Amino acid sequence: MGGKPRKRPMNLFAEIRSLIVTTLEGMVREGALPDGLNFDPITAEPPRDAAHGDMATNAAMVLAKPAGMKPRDIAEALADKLAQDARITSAEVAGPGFLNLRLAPGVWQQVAGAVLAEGTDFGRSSLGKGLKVNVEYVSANPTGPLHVGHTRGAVFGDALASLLDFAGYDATREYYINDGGAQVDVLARSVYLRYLEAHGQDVAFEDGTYPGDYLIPVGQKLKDKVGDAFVDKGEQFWLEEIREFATEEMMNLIRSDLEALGVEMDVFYSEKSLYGTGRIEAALDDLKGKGLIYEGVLEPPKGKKPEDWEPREQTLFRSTAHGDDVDRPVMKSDGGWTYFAPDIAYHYDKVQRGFDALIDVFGADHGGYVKRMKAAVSALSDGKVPLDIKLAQLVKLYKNGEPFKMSKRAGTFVTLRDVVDQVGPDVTRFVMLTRKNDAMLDFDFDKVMEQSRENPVFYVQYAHARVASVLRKAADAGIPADEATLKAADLSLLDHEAELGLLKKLAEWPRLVETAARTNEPHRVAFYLYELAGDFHGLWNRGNEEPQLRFLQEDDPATSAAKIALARATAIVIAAGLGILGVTPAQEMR
RNA sequence: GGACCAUUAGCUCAGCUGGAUAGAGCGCUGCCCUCCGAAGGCAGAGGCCAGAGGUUCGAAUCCUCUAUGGUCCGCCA
Repeated sequence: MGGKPRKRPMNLFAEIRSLIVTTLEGMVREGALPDGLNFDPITAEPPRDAAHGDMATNAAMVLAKPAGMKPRDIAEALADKLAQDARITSAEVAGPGFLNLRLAPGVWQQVAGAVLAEGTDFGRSSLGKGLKVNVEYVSANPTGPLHVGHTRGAVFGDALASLLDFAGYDATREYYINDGGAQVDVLARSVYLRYLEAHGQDVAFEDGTYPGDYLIPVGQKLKDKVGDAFVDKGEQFWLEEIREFATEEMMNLIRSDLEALGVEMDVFYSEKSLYGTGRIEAALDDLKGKGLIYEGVLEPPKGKKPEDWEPREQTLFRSTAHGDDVDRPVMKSDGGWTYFAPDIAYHYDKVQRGFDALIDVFGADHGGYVKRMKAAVSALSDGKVPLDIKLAQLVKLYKNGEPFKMSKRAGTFVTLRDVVDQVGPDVTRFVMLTRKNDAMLDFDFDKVMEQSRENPVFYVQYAHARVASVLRKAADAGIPADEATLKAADLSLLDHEAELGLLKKLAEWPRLVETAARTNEPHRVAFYLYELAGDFHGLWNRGNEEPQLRFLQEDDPATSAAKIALARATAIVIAAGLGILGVTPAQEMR
């Protein structure tokens, strides 16, 4: 990467936009436009309808009002100047004041060259340069294996972190271990039962224990470790030790689940490490210093009142001062912390670690938690560190079109491992990203394995594999198609409208990366890849009817080199996109 | 009672933080494989963007209200 003469990332839309702005600044100097205009809202984007041109700008319409001029007048003046640039072949005013630009074919052809030169780094952005962002995801309780619900959050968070990295941010992947609450006591007691079982005792799993089989080996392992030291002993003798032992075992289980999915965390942050170390107190002191902690009584929730409601004075965080609907308790009536308190301390710690932005990925059932968490971070960072919370909606499982019921009680609850074992990590990851995070997702075990256009995973993989096939065929036919040949190819031979169409799609990649990163929406990458694959397959298919569009032109090595370069560039962008999603590109389909 | 999310073609969903005639896949209709790249391809029909107001040059997109569905609501994490 470094050391090459052209290190500026190639983003055509950004280039043309800056050309437009520069031109407008020139017009201001000449007096054609008044001083003090704000150029920020100006865009350069692909028009919805390709018939309108290659790029459209709203400059004239955005500036008309502040400049006190007619949009068409501005547009026409701007059009004349832009048309003088070598990259622009035509600039036409349309409709209320749109300016439609057509770019010289050479501009598009050069995109393939840029992709070949930069490889899968093509499209990397400096959007997040110098900014540290923390992405917290999964953060499942260490009480059992991960299930499908966690899977979506895991894939989403991981892809988001990769996307942000690609967009120039320094992203940290973090897992918050809830090892400080009552649920790990429940875990410890459950493991104790399995331990007794390993010693040959009959045990009963009552309500409030975890009956899952996955604890059987943990009980056995505990027996191997401590022998019969804890048998027939009271809780006070073993609870703490087993809690620690069991939590570690569960985290190993979770880590291996994540590994099966290809997820690797940078940081595992323990909730327990916040207790008894003064860190919760420090965080609350910070809030206290800002006058946001007080003793008070909350109103009962209306409509649905708990049976045993009674007014109670508690220590409260004035979250309403930062956008929440009601103030939230940080201390229970028995003097212990609520769950919210260590969470505040944890986020305080993230702020202290110097992150410029925080992202939390929660399950949809934590939706009610969003406002108070944002309020806390806003208060702790004096509004300086934005916290974006992404909710991963439910996953509905299907088998052959039939809903697949999942119930913990009936023992039919589906784990991450079940899914990955059945369809593989690549399919799991891609499918989980074929929907916005806040929409429900249908996951059909059969459909995701189908080999058809209907299945985006297959369709995208197939495009990549087809390029690999072209390269293999070229070798068979004795057509040179090594990297050096492709890089030296005369790309001006790619002058067919279908080829230019594919080039234009490739040119959108850098822009898409920035949009997706700005909105924290990795699913956009998946949809883009599907469209890109569609354009590629479309060009391929046209080769059936129009042989001159085929990538291999037996008796014309120069043309072949250009066309193969285009195919190769497509594969590179697909590989880069799949890389963000954490999916391995396929070399061939089976 | 309240909060958050969703509502776009018959179905499943995109829609690039406000742009032009709202897109894709499936399904439907009609064409296209003796051969050259059909695990398919081409073309077509199909829409009051849940509804009503508002903001402005311009709204599926922003604001308000309403309807429907989902998630959640003080000592559970």
